Formats: sequence, C-alpha cells, structure tokens
Amino acid sequence: MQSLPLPTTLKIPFPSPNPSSSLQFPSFTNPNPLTDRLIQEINNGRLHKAISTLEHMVHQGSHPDLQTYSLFLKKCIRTRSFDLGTLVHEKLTRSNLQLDSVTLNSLISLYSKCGQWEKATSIFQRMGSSRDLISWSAMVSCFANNNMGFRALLTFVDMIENGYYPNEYCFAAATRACSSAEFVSVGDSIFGFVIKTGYFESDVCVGCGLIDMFVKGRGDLVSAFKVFEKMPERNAVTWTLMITRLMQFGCAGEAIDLFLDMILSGYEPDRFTLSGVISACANMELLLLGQQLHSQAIKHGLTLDRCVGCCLINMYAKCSVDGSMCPARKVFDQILDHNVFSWTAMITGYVQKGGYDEEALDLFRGMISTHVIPNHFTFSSTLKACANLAALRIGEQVFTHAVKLGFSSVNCVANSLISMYARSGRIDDARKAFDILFEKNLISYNTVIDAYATNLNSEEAFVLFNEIEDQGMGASAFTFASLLSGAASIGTIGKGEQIHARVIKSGLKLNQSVCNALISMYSRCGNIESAFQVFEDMEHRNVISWTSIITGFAKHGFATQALELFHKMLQEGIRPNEVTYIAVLSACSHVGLVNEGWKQFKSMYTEHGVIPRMEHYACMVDILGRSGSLSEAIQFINSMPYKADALVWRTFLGACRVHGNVELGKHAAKMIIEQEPHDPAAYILLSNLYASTSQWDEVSNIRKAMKEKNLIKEAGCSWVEVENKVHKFYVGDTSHPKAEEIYDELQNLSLNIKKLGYVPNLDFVLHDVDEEQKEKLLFQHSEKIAVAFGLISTSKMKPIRVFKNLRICGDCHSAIKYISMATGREIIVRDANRFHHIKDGRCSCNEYW
DNA sequence: TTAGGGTTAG
Repeated sequence: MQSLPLPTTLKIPFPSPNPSSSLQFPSFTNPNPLTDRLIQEINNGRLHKAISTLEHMVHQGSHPDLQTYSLFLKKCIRTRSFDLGTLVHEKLTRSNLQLDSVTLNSLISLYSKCGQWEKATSIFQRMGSSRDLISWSAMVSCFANNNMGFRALLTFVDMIENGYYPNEYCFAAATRACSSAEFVSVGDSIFGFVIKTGYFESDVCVGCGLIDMFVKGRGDLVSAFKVFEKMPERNAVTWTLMITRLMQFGCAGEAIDLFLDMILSGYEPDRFTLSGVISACANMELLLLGQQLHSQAIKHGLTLDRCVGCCLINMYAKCSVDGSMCPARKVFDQILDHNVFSWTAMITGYVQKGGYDEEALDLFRGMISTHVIPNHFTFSSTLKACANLAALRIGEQVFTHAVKLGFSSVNCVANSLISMYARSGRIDDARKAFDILFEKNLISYNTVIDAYATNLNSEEAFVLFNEIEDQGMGASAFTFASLLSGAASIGTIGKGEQIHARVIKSGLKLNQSVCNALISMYSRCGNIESAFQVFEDMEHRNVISWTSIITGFAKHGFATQALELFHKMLQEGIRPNEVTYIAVLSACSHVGLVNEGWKQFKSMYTEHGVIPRMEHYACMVDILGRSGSLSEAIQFINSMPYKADALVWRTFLGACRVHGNVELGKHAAKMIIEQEPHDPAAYILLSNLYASTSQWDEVSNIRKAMKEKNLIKEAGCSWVEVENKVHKFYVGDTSHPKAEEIYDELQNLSLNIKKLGYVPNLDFVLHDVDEEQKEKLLFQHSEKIAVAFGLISTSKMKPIRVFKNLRICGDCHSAIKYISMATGREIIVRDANRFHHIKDGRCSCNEYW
C-alpha cells in the first residue's frame, strides 16, 4: 500500500449524486387508494409519512396486502430505518396475514442488522419447514454480524446437514464468522474451499468476507489488501469496506488515499463511505477535508443520517481549532431521530474536548428523558464527565443505572468507575470496584496501578504489575509510565532501575512515552546523568521529551545546560509549550538569571504564541523576589492582567522569608489566607518569618489561630532508599531499629564538622528555647537523621540521595556541606523545590535557593 | 431478504 501525500487542501472531484442508483420499487395497481398512496410514499423514501398512512389504514381496519408490507420492510432495511421497520412488523403481526418466507427473511434481516439477534433467531426457529437457503444464509450472517462466530459456524454446518448447498452469501457470512483469532484455522479451510469452488472469482460478497477474515481475525491488512486488489469485480461496497477497515485498524492516511482512488475511479460514495472517511479525518485531525466531506454529505442529503452525523460530531469534536463545540453541536441538533449512537457521540465529544462536562451530563439527562436506552459507551463517557467534575454522588447514581441495565461488568464502564474513584483520591473504593470486576483487562490494571502509584503506594502497584506479567497480559507503555512516575514521586531510584530493566525486557525501550517517563524518573530521583543518557539515546523526541530534560537540568540547578537544550530544541523546530516555559523560567529562577528570565518571559508569547498563565507569573515573581528585588516583584504582581492567586503570593512570601521582610510578608500571607483560608502553608510561612526575626509573641498568636481553625501543619519528613527499601524519618525520630547507631553517627558528625568550621545557625530553630536546647533541636532535623542513616548504611563509593517533603532547612544545608567535606561523600538532596548536589563542601545551588 | 457504518475506559 503506497501512501500518497495527505490531502489537506485538495479539491476532490466528487461525482454528482445519481438518483437512478437508489432503489426503486415498482408501483402496484391497487383498488384501495390509501394503499396506492402508501406504495408511492415508500418508493419516494418518505417513510415517516408512509408509517402515518399505514397507521391510518390500520385504524380504519383496512390492512395493506402482504406484498406492500414486504416492500415497506425491505425499504426500511435498505435505508437502515430499523425503528420504523419494527413498527411495520408490529402492524404486520396485528394484520393476521399469513407470512411468506420472503417477508420472514426480511424480518430476520431487519433484526439481525439492528443487533436484535434474539428476535431474528426466534423468527427463524418458528419458520420450521418454510425455511429456505436465504433464511439459513440470513441466520449465519446474523450471528456473524453480532460477534457470535461460533454460533454462525454451527448454523453453517447445520444448514449443510439439512441438505442445503451454501451459496456465495453463505460463504461470505461463514468467512466473516472466522473474523476472530480463535477461528483462524476454520477460516483457512473455508478460504481453501472458496478458492476451489471458484466463488472468489465470481462474487464480490465472498471477497468482502475474506477481507474481514484477514483484517479482523489476524490483523493482516496486507493480505486483506491483496484480496481487495485481486477481486475480479469491485463495487462501492468493496471500496467502502476496505476504506473502513484501513481506518479502523490505524491506517487513517491510507484509508483517505484509497477513498481518493475510489472517487477517481468513478465510484459514488454513500453514507457508509462518508462515515468511514470522515472518521479517518477525525483520527488524523484533518478539519479541511472533513469540512469538504460534510458539504458532500449535504449535497447527497445525508446530513440527517445518524451514522454520518455521528462521524461528523466526532470529527468536529476532535478537530476544532478554537476548542469550540459549536460545529459538532450543530450537526447533533440537525439529526431528527436521535438514537443511542448519536446521543453517545455528542456526550463523548463533550467529555473528550474537556471543559464541557456539565453539557455532557445535561445530554445524558436529556437522553434518559427521551427514553433512549444508554449503552456501555454512554455510561463510560458519562462517568468520565462525573470524574472530571468530581461529582462522585452523581457518578454513583449513573453507575447504579448501568447496574440495572446490566452494564456494570462491561470493562469500559467498570474501568471508568475505577478511574472516577481513583481520581477523587478514594483509592479503597477504586480497589473494591477493581476487585469485584470479574474479567479485568489491561486497562483495569493500568487504572488501579496508576492510582496506587499516584498515591505513593508503589508496593501495591508492583504487586499488580507482577500479576499482569503472570497472567501473560503484557504490560503496556501506560503501565510503565505509571510505575515510573510512582517511583519518581517517592524518589526510589532502585525501584526505578528495576522498572527500567523490565522496560528493556518488554521491548518497549524505544517507546517515546516510556522514555519520557524514564527521563523524568531518573531526574526526579536525583540522577540527572542517567536522565540525559535516556534522552540522548532516544530515536524520536517530542516536546515532552525536551521539556522533561530541561525541567531536570533546571531543578538540578544546571541552568546553562537547561537553556542550551532549550535553544537546541528551538533549532530542531520543536515548538515549546506552556510547560516548557515553566521549565525555562524556573531554570532562570534557580540560579538568579534575572535578565534572561525577563527575556524569556517577554518572548514566550511574541515569538512562540504561548500565553503566560498564572504559573509563569509565579516563576517571574520567584526570579525577582529571590534575587532580592521585592519591590519590583510586588510591582510586577500589581501589573498582572488578572488577580494574583495564592500560588503567586506564596512564592512572594517565600522570597520575603529569604530576605527577612516581615511587612511585605504579612501582606502576602494576608492575600493567601484571603483566597485559601484553610491552607496551613501560609500560616507556617508567616510564623517562620516571625520566628526568624525573633518575634515570638506573633509566632505564638499564629499557632493559636491555627489551633482554633483546626489547621494541621504538614509534618516535615525525609527519607532515603537503601537496598530497595525506603527509610523515612520525622523530626527527632527514634523509631528506626538502628536509631542508636544513627544518633551516635550524628554526635560524631557534629564534633567533626565543628572542627572544620561549622557553626550552628540557631535562627533556624523556630521555637523559643535556650541556645543549648536550640543546638540539640537542630541535630534532630529529619534531613540530618536521613543523611546519618545513609552514611552508615551505604557503600562509600555511592552518592547518598535524601528526599524531603518540605524545603530544606538553612542550617541543615550548611551542615550537610560540611558533612560532605568531612566524609568525602557526595550527598544529593531533593526538597520540595529543587535538587542540591553537595560535594566537597560545595552545593550546586550556590546558596541560591 | 443474504456483503459495508457510527460512539469506548487508563
């Protein structure tokens, strides 16, 4: 299959609609004028009018004859008006007419096509001896169409045993029945038979069956395409089938190429063709071509068609440039008779677009009120809307509805429920929903693994990861990305390296998402060298790869490298996004590059069209504030185009703390508390500010205020990973089995570093106690305990990696520099803000933090 | 009347 350049602006030479190609039925002369009118309406395709006429006739007690009923049914099947077909069947049942095999076969076909295979089966069973070859054929086809391959093959065999020799339709259906992997060998036998009998040479339907056997059963698009190319006769259906299958199996570009070939070969696209190729446009986000196809649909009078409509809704939702859902909604509103597909397409469009979750829920309510029964896709998308809105109670009500309709154990519904709980932090409920799910698929596992990894429970995430491998499911890129992100959050490099080894074993080492997650993991675990190695080894880097490594260098304080990489990224033509600029500005902030920061901030919109958002303003406040330009920072805040949020003020308050400016700090704290009255961080920062300037009465007032408001300060803690186990320490912690050795080591360190010139900085004790007590308290800080434990538990050759949930204390920073000198060890500390690489008495932050 | 279509969770 050769891929042509993508047609984005090409004008397609569509042939004009050919009215003679639509099916016309002969008129019958009938004594009843109403019957004549009915036949005319059926022939003209005015089926809603026809049903009114039929109802009127029935009301008058004058039923049309069987031939007219049969005509009506065939037209309903032909135009896919299944609801109307069902109504015709109801009237037919009440007519007491004796049904012939043609009419009964039509009914089988009607119910087969609208997915009601039970009804089709029941009609077939009641036919008894009036069954003919077409009835059998229709039944084989019905089972094959409704994903019941085994039953289709059984019926096929049953038919032969009943003395019927299969015709080409039957072979086509039997071949399609082999469209799942389990029937590959049966498919081979039928294929051999079809070739031998010469059916393939003479019939297009058999070719269609073969195409599906290869594509659906084996994922073998190449063989399917060979069948297509060798077909002695083609028509619009065969072209459409091949286009649709290419699209469905991930070759949207090839599907569009083939569609162009079809048009150039003079075939006229119908509702099926347009549906397939519009879906291909949606997948490739080709809005212009999608719009051309939309105008074709209008020209062919297909805008009211629900299927074409669904594809257009999907295409507009995926391709809209300005994030607007108006074009999609317009298509939806034009569809007259909504069914479950059209409602679901619109709900899904809203949910996928993001920011339209309320609209999605409104539509779900609208759907229920019009008595359209939702399906598993509807529930899946609606639950996702609830998760986005954090509307757990509504989500639970929606799920109860799904339970009542029997969809609770369908994977995508149950997985959406798991995801909804996981995203709301209700990990236990997510786990319960996972446990009761009878048949879990990879997505079920990935969802719950991601939930554990996000909630820092890497042990449980690993147990489930092993289950995936034990069951032979094969972890995906998503599984690895979640596990790596979990390892990165805790900073367990040992775990991260183990996962890296499993990535290599799984064959996913070149996967872009996995590589991006590896870069982030190594960088966040303190090993920027390995992060850079992964980045260098990548074959194809995207903006996330570049942003991840730039963020890594920025956090580690290597601003020069970060900015060099940023320029290299621009040279390679990669467009920076909002996150890239957060990385670039934070690189400037971590080393105090005020002018460079201004330069980047000013050019982000003018040169690359990235509109600064709150985080970028906060970065600039950080750059200005930490460099000591507090008044410039406050001027900057006042000049912002929108009201500064708590993040901006928190950043400014941090700078006030570093530069000891109590007055501005008080103002900042007031602004934070105004916006987030229950956030303890502002109170703590302000209290620390008072403590550092020895205003103990104020410290005590703040503590009282916090107590009254029941605000609990996040306890500071530090941890190190030793032999794949995380050891966590709080202030003054004595709970570790090696506590005695740790405190002996701390005592020795204290003596040794004092000899080298360390003087405890008692300003960092935030309690009003005497000096001796203050010094003792300093040596109980969690980061010092973690360093001491690292020293006594690890090889002298390896760096010690310490992690802290809050910012590192100033005295600990100074003490650890002396410890690195006294012991000759490299100590890397990751705090809430950045990395400190401490070696031979120096820190990579150059005291700028 | 028997070959082709639409929406899906991490």
